[in-house]
Amino acid sequence: MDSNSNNNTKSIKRKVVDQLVEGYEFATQLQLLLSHQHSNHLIDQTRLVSGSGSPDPVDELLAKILGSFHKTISVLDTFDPVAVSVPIPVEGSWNASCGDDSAAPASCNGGDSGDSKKKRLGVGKGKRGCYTRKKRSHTRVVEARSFEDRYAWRKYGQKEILNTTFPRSYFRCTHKPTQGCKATKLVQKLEQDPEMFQITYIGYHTCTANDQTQAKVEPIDSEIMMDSDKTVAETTAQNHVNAKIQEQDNNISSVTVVSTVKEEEKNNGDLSKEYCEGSSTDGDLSLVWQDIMMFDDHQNQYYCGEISTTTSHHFGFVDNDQFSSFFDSYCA
DNA sequence: TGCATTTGACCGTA
DNA sequence: TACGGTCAAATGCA
Repeated sequence: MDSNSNNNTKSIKRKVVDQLVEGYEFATQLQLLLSHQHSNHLIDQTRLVSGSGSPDPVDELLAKILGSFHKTISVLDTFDPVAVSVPIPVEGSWNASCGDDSAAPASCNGGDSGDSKKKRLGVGKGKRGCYTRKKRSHTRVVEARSFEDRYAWRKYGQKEILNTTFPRSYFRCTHKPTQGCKATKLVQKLEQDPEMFQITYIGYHTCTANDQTQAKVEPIDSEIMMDSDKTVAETTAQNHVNAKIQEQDNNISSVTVVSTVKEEEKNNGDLSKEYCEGSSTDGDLSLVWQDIMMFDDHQNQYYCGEISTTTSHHFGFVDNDQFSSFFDSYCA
């Protein structure tokens, strides 16, 4: 009985954390987007009023939102570190450790990393290909005159594709071995215009990229986390925003966002199963999330209450203990 | 010598 | 079963 309840509690906490992290990510993206727009609109004013140093109220607000998410996640971590098995994202990056490509090939080779020099044949079976193919999640397709961008990519394959003139090249983030960054991209010349490349970005950068400082503010890589709660239109619209931003960076002539909601729904379905060992449903999660908003570190209190999808909020306050009880009450 | 690229084999998915 | 994605040994290059 108690163990079931505990499992259920952990399951819900975990889901809440996921939602918090996601919210954090969305807020980050909003910040990036706004800063991008503001930099265009305000650049002249900034030049004129250089040295004024007054913070942008939008940035200020976003900073508060992000801070709240971060604190909330951190506090939850102290409640149940197991539940917060996902890393708290750095600004502009979020590692989708939730599910789809968690089966890292590195672990497959973990045992033989010492004697990596093996003959190709004979040893191959059971070793090579010991990986889980990534789902085509978080993909966006762009066309550009150059497939280079601000990131460091390492080519790991090239393949002739059926009914295409040019081979497809496969790139992964250079930081994959060191930081486990899972961003990859596929590059293929366009049939109709060989000077153009069709670039398919898969996933997003999770590398902190100390040596590529722009990574943290790269909008395209703070990729939208699509989930089953989102409509295709929402997801597509968000991807358009990101893709458009990259368009400016990369001389991209056109943007085609490929929606992979189907894949995501499948993934999330699995994830939901994995996370939801108890009887909680997505509806429960939604309810929990709607009731947990932010943590005020000045008052050491959570802002709790209802939030609608419109703009009306009804907040109450609880302290840490109440918050913990609040969780438990959902699992009773 | 170390890192990046090439290339054929292997495996998962449709 | 075909195709596409990934692995990893071989090779190239600075």
